[in-house]
Amino acid sequence: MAKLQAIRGMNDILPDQTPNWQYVEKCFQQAVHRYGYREIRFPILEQTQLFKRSIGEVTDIVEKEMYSFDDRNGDNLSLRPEGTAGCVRAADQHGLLFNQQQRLWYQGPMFRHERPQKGRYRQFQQFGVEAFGMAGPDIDAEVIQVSASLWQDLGLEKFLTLEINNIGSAEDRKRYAAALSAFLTFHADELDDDARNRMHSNPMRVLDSKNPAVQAALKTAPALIDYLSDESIVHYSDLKSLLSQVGIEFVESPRLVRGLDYYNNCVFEWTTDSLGAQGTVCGGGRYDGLVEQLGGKPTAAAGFAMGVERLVLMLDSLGKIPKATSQVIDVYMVVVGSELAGPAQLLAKQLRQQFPELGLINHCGGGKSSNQMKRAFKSGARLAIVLETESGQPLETVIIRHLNDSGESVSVEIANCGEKLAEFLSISE
RNA sequence: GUGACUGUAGCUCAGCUGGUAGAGCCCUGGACUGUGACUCCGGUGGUCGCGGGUUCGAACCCCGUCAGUCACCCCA
Repeated sequence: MAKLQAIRGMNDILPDQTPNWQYVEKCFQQAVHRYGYREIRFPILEQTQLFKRSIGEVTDIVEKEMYSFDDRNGDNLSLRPEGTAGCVRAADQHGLLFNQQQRLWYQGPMFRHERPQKGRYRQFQQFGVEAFGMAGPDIDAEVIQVSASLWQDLGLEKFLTLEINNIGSAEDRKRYAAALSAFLTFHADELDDDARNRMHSNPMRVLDSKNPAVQAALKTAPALIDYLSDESIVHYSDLKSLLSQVGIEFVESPRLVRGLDYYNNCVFEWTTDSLGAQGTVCGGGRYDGLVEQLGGKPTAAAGFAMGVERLVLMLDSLGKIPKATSQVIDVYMVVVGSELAGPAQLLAKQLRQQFPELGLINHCGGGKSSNQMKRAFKSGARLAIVLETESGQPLETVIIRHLNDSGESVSVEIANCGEKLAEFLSISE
């Protein structure tokens, strides 16, 4: 029978890697905490309809990347491909949005059926923040600052570029899309298949094309900026001013168009060139229409999401993960002779109760003392406690040995073991 | 979904134009040792991703399939 293996694009994260993840998670939680954001948790499964109505029917995510299926009741469900839709649904369902301001964050796995490659997986982890009930550019600036402050903590600020753009209101874009669509239709013979397919369904996505021929054809295309409302323009320039005042550098990318339909006005991405083709580490913007679109009251909103795999990858390749992040064990207990198993476990239990923070491995499986010592060194523990007696004699003393170059060791009575341990490790009860 | 490259012991890889598999590391037993590291001796471990085909014979050739990597695409 063939060996079972993980589903394509869904990775196992092994003990060697988890400390890196814990480090990033800790930094993120500190960053959002500094800005007063509170955690929200919501399901991985939702009605498929939720994602269709929020992300958009004609987006790639909904059209060909969702894990959707009928459950036993015949309801059509989907694994969440992103977090914002579920967050809005949960917050609105429980009355967190009406006439209120909310600063929320979440973290968890998302699912998209794409071809895996570096920095892109079918199950991937996102951190996100969502701010509700604040319509001004100040909250846009704050949300961007949350991310910027995390880059600073992680030491990534020099490797990331902030790109921003103003994609206008839904009405602005509707008028623009009509004009662009007309232009593209007129120049259809200069476009590739991909662009031709989109010129009616989602013409703005054509602007993103990396095909030089398509980009050449777009040279004389109508520009979104000429279709923006005054309100939108003022909001955007106020945001730029705020960013400048807090010292956040940015570049304006007129071609930055997000792939999810719910965005409006200011959108942004943090990108890097140290990750290969998947250069976007974090993306977000305003989505003032989404709450209403999902059946709630009109609610201003802004947020972002970042890909944890990409962050870990980046930190790893840049050597930015502190060595001390992996949690090391403090003590390894060497037990010579099976008759000492009982006394060893009792002593270990007492020490763990006495020092709740202590990490102690009790050797299991027997074996010669020299082999057990080998394991003690390999475990990374700072101290070894050696339990050994003349055969038949009761255990009265143990040896505590430093597992460093000094190799210094002392013999202590069992009753004093904890005291000596605390002294050597400089810990308290 | 498209394309290119890759798939041999737990890990990193060798294996000449086809003749039924090797190294280093790891692990493990022993010797030595000031209860680990160095050195020496021994050992476990692979139906060569999987399935077909060509051949007297395939890890090596052909087809298919699965998986990995990278790019397109897409986005976090």
